[in-house]
Amino acid sequence: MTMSNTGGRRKPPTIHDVAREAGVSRGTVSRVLNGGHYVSPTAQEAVNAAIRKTGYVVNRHARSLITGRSDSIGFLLTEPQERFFEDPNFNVLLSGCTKALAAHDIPLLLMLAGTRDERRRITRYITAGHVDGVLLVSSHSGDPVADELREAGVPLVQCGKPMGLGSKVSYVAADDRDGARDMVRHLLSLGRRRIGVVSGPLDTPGGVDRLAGYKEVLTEAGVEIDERLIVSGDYSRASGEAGTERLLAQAPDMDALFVASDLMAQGALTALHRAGRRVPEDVSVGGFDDSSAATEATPALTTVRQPYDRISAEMVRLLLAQIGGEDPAAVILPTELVKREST
Amino acid sequence: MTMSNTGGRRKPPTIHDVAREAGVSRGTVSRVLNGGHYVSPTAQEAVNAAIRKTGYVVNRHARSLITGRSDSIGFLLTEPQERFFEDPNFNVLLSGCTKALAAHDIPLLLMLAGTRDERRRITRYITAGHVDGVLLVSSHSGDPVADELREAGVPLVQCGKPMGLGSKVSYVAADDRDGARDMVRHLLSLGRRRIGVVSGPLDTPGGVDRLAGYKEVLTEAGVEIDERLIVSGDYSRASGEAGTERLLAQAPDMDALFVASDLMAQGALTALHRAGRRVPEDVSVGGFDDSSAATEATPALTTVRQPYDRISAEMVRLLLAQIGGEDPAAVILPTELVKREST
DNA sequence: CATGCTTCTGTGAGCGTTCACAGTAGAGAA
DNA sequence: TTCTCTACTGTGAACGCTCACAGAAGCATG
Repeated sequence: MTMSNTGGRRKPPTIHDVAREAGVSRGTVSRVLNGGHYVSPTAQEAVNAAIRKTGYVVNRHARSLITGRSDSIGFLLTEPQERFFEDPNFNVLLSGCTKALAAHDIPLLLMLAGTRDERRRITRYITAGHVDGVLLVSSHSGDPVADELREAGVPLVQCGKPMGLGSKVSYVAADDRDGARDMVRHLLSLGRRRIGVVSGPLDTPGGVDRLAGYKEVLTEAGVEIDERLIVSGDYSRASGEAGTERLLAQAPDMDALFVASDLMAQGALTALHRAGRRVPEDVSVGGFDDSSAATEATPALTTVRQPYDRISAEMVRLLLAQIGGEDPAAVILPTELVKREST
Repeated sequence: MTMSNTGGRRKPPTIHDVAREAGVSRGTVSRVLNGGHYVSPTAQEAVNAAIRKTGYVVNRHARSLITGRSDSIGFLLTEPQERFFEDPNFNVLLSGCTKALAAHDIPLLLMLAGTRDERRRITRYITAGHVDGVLLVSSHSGDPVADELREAGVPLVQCGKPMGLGSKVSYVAADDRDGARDMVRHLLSLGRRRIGVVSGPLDTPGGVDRLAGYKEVLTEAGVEIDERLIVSGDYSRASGEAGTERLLAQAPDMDALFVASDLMAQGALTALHRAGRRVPEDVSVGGFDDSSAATEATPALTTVRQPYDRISAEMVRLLLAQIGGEDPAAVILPTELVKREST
């Protein structure tokens, strides 16, 4: 990347130009820019007018050089990228975080670290201080990138409960266990008793908690827990399809199915359809997430809504707080049962 | 955002530290960093060793301050965000651009400009020089943001052919017309003659070109063009469903259907299924894009693949060239017919 | 009148780079 | 020898901002 571009942008006004225009000093303009304390109303007014007139916008590089912060944050995905492509939730999360940050005038840098090399490069980039903090999406058990960043003292907020239960980890998650409980109670209320489950990966807290909620409600209701009704997948559509086939083979009398993600539920629907089971007449199906996959499925999926808009907002709030010096914190948000055609 | 964070990152080494370590001057280190011309092999070696030893990473803010460029680029989406959520192609494009830029060590800033306010804020941000260039995704007819940026002399590359055919516009697009031709020829080769089409929006070049390809092939083949077999949608799933219903009402003898996007084709499948038409036995269905929607559909969609990986790579190449002072250019990439179960 | 306090303002220094320039050393040509 | 040319290296200035500090002005208190 060499300089010069055909369009010929002319150089923008500096804080000096604004100061001259307003008849004050650089320092005063800077104070107005950063909160405006200890500035007389007169000066305040003059500076604002000058800013409008000159079209001044602060040079963030110059600011960052002296403050030592970049006023930008990274959105880091350490999953293999296929998941990113497939799962509609990422979009919602990503866009939610982008907008929440935009409200603070903080740009979001997208960082995809699927391969080993990319991970190294990005870790280096982050620890070099090129971003002030990181929003991390990773359902991995023990994510080495996360550990490395934490060790380097980089403010970090994770989406979803992380595995290693270190208390110094900030994260935001939906109440997986409670959501699962709601869903299974709902299935029970429909008179179903042979309820199968395709859980998430059991090396992630999310996967574990949803399965725990399932077992808990069945036990409470006095329904026997049958291991033949339990399989686990990896949240992908394909694994939902395969898992459901296994369940149908192991427990042909299954009359309901709780699938731990909408994407897997889509796969489940395909498998049930192929096996000639009608949904919801023969088998009631419940998903998890309330992603766009839920409404696109036929029949539309009853599911557990994760409040992604609130999750992204909380992630940003927590991260900014942490950058501001506060201690890491965890936030668990309530889920909501959304009833549609599949139950 | 105030300073200080609990973790306490210690301040990173500067170019000065490296220079001292290597026993050379700042200037020499800088030269090594930027290409290494006019540096003796001895010094080169010493500097590289010092960089490794100190773990030095260049401070991009200081560099940007003096060079005037930010070494970062913006990925701008001016569509309403629902499209972003729904369309799997965006993910592929976004991730492709991110990786192509990563190869040049250039971070990507995600910018979502759905609302009027966001558009203003982002335009301001960009024209202030906080990014060196913009990758724009917008199928809008005449995008006001694009015009404004171009006027301000901001290097810009658009995805998809823009409407106003100004020659100073850089863009990368798939060969829509040719892709459509391939698909319709394929349908004809199956013996189908009553071929319906759900086109894209006709105020976009992409929509127009795909329809043109359709008409062209039919005319060549001596098949009469029946206006009752032509409707248009907006690339959304819902519009595909509605359009297909209209076609079925207007032309019940339709035996094939060319849908201008996979997402709309999913909707078409739903409508056909509801009408009791079997796919592909009664009606052959062809889509466009080869997005993940194509393989997820049942039956899997025959479609026209847009080479999204190459598109994103070309967009980045063109943008960097433009930043380097070259003139805007257009690139049209070939499509490929992918045959699956729906035809 | 001096003193202190509060509110406000201007000034110089410096953040970590790159860039232009000056300068050195060595090789080859006149 | 002396000059020129090439290959390389060091140095000061500047980029645009924030921060610490010094100082001014106004007002109350001793």
